[in-house]
Parts: sequence; C-alpha cells; structure tokens
Amino acid sequence: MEWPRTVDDAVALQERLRTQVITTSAPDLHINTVAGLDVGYRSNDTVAGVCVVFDAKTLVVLDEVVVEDTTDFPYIAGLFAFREMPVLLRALDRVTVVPDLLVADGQGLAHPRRFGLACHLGVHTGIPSIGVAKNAMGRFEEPGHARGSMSDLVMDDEVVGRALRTQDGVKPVFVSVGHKIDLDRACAEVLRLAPRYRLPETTRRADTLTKQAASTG
DNA sequence: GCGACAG
DNA sequence: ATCTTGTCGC
Repeated sequence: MEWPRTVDDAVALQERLRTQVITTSAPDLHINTVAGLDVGYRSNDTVAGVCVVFDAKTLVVLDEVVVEDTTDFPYIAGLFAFREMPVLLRALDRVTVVPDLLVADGQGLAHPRRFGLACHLGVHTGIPSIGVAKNAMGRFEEPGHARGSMSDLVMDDEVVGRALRTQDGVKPVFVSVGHKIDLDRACAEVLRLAPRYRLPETTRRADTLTKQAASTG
C-alpha cells in the first residue's frame, strides 16, 4: 500500500481517498461481530496496537490481539491516522474472527478533510466502520440529559456526525461515519455497545489491553 | 498574527 | 496519548 512520508503527501492522500467513502448501509448489512481498535504509546515512537472482537449482541469477547510496533509519523491533529494505521492493520490481520464493523478510537467524517481514522480503516479494508471520539472536532449543541439523546456535530456548516449521550448525564461521545454505514445506524450501534458506561465496550477493552501492553513486556 | 487542534 | 493518589458518589 502507498504510504506518505510528508505532511503534504498525507493531506493529498486524504483528499484523494475521501471520494471513496460510502455513507449508507448496504440493505444486507447485518452486524454480528464488532471490532474495537486502539493504540497505546510506550514512548514517543513505540506503540501497541489492539484489536478486540466482540459478539455484537451479547458483548462477549470472541478474540483479542495485541501487537507492538514503532512509528515515525508524528502526532498531528488531522493526520493522526498515519501514526496509528500501520499497527492497527497488523492487529486486525491477526484476529481470527472477521468483524462486521470496525469501531475506531477517533473521528470518521468529523475531520477537517472529512477523512479521519475511521474512514482510513474502512476504505482500506472495505469493512463498515465508525469513529467514536471522546472529544469533538466541530461544534455541537448539548444533547438532552438522557441516554440516547443526540445532536448534530457540525463543521463548516456541514453535519459531519453526532454528539451522542450514552448514559444519563455523562459527557457525550462523538460519533461519525467511517465507511459503508449510515449515521443513524452508527449511533444505534454505539448505544448497543455502551449499555453501562460512557464509552463503548469495544473502546474500553481495547484501551485496557493497550495500557496493559504499555506497562508489561 | 492568534487560537484551535481526534490520539 | 502521557505524567499521577486519594477521594467523592452511586
């Protein structure tokens, strides 16, 4: 696969790939397995990538993989997919259960060029994907207090995602489409993945493994 | 020039 | 992301 080495090349690649994003769900999209992907940092250039696959209905963990790697691309808001993609793809490759949906720890279309990490993962693999971020990249009005309440996430006068309250009274999470799924479905899946805590189980588990790898071998 | 800026 | 203890609350 082609990989940029400079900021300009990275931006150009995103501009080119963004045209391939599909923001609708196939009529036969059945989500039985969901993968959570996350990256942890041991040092400035040593990373641990995690891919955890859950049964979407029971939220039972079916498989989980942790891989370590090094990275040379620096963290730049808007380009951080180039820092995390390589490790995540390696982790995804080693998983034995093929996921029907990828949940990225970050943005999808809610990105300056409408091509965040979730879009990169989706377009690269062809697997439906969504982004669930803890912080917003864009403006939004506070959603209602109750779990399930949501409001538009707006960037440049364009709706790029949604602020979604996953639990009563907690800070909302920011959901945006990555690829091959519509926003309503994306939000419904996030709610199903977060029956008890603010963050979806996919993110929680991946994050735990990520930190475990960072402190262990 | 100044402030914003996923992880 | 990461540096970091106890503590208040359901």
